[in-house]
Amino acid sequence: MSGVAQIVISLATRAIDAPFAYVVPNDMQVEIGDAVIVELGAQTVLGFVVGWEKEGAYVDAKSGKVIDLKPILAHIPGPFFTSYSYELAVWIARYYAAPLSESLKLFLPIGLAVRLKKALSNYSATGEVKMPVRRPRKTHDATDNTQLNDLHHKPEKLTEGQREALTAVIQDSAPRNTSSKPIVLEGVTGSGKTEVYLQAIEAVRQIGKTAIMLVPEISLTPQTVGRIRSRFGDDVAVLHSGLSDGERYTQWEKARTGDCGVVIGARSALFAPLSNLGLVIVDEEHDSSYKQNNSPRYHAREVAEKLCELTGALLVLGSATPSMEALHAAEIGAYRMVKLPERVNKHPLPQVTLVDLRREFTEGNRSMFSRKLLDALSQVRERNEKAILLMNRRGFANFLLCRECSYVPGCESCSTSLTYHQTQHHLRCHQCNCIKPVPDQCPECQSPYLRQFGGGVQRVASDFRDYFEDWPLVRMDADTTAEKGAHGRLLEEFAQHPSAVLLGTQMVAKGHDFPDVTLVGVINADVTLNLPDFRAAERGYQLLEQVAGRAGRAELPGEVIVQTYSPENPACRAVAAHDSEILLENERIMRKSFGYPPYGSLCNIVISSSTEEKVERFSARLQDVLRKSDDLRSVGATLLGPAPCILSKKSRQYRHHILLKASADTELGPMIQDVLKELSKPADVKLSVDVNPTDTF
DNA sequence: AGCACGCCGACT
DNA sequence: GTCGGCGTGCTC
Repeated sequence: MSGVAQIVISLATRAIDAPFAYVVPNDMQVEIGDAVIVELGAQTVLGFVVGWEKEGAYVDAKSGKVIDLKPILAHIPGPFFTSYSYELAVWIARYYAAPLSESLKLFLPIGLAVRLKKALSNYSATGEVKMPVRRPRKTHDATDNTQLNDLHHKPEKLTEGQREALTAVIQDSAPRNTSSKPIVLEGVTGSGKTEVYLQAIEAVRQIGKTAIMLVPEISLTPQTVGRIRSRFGDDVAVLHSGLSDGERYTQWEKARTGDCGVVIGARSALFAPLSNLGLVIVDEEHDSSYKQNNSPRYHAREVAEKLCELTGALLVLGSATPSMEALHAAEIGAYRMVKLPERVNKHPLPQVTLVDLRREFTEGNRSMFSRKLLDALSQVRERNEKAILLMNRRGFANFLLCRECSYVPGCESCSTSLTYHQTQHHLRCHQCNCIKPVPDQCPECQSPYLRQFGGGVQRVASDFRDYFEDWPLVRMDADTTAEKGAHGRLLEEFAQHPSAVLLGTQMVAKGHDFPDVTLVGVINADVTLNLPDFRAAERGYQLLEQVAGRAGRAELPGEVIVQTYSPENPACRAVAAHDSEILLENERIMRKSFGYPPYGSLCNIVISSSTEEKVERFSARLQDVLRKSDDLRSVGATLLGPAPCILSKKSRQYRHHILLKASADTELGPMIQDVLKELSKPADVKLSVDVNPTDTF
């Protein structure tokens, strides 16, 4: 195709929010989805072909002037994205107020952006484009951690509930039914949601359509991957963090060429280049890993909904503890609710007991283990079974405090206290990861009495040994799983022991299914429930319910003990009764009164820089232009701040933020995008726009 | 994003 | 005088 191409310039800026026109030289074969090298002002930059300009002279939309177009300098054949990609990229950029080039990059397989950049610098140096083409490997690839034994996992016989749920899904994903509502599949832990997903995917494949299934990153253990592979064989591409760039590219190509019709992976699998999409499943829909923490700060649930709208595919959101967003959408009729209230094996959910730690303390127990939990652990030990212990805080002690002058060792780069790690005997910052030696006396007043406060998972591991000298204990947290593949290895280790304890942070709650776990203990429920964030209670409840669901999944009955200083907390009461309504009742009132989601929309804008003055100066300018925006004014948006963030300094960057609130139906992103487009930003000030934030730290 | 331009206060 | 920081506007 020759003529004039529309090129999205690959620069991470909000100032350029539409494609630019470039002439295609006569001897160049350019297609939509290809990468090109073009001149922009004085720079030579990468771009992507997204469309064609109409015949005739190119006239600038704003000034009405005829513009001399520059030619495309070089061409790198793709295609790097498919038909609906660009439309979805434009939506993401606008909805989340992100640079267009960044949202388009989501559709490139990991590693490709880097190789294109290399091709660009190579072009600048030599005037030639050298783009090594990676040949997709055809044979069984290295993504398979488990051997494919041809004992193929057969579809399981469904319970009546599962069958009903499956029927609901299949009906809605039938051909020509392109206007079906997203389905929320609310199923208690052990209700067999996964089997429903797998059979729904099979049904979709039978009518020649393709499917994407998203799972939280942590769930992509060899166990899960093995199960999926044995079910779908070569028809599935699995995208997980253990893959090298080359392996990931191979999986991507499999999807693009139609060599497979099912893609399973973490949130980025949403952008896999499948054609003829029929079904998108978001498993554990409430999971916080579906929100991307860098630009574009999208939420996979929201993007999945848009993707399904564009392609006519059906969206299924599954969870034992659906997000308030999903529940609210179902309440107002935008989503359809399908419930699986029973476990596959008909066993009741495990009995949950709350232990009041205040009482333990007043009755003289200074240990992290209540008598009740110790007793239950001893019984598990005697019966030669397994237990899971949750302590949702890393390290040994949360912070040190001088008992004479109240000095707390803090991080120099961040506004946080340092956490004591006993294993390496050092202090560590959990924001920037820096390490400091442990002072043997107070640096302020030289007192020798620096006391440790707030126990973490290492402390629990250490105390555990006081009671159970030689019971195998597997510790799983960010520190023990830093290495690639360590997560799966630790789970494997836990599986190997006939009797053992798995202790860890929130990652012990997901991504595995051990039938012989009969006890789940939560060392301190308050850690998650008391964070200074509007979603703390919801998240805390979801975590507790999820970890509770790990107990008694097979024939043996399960027991759950939740230790807390506030047993009256709605999240604790809800878990104890296995009744989310206890929590939701409270949360609805709180969210409504503050205008928080799902009853209002939020946008959190964080301004950061190396000096506080620069942050303050730019924040003030930003506040001013936001105040003056007619769009924001007309929807009655309120503006809070600028004020220092809860985390006011991180990695030597000072951070302030502005919080915008509006009614639930307001899309704040596009309005903010328009404001930011007109506002120039100094290079040394960073701006992060978070539309529908999941937290406001 | 990167770059050019124009405005101001400040200081060898 | 002119240097440099800062805000503004522009790139097909």
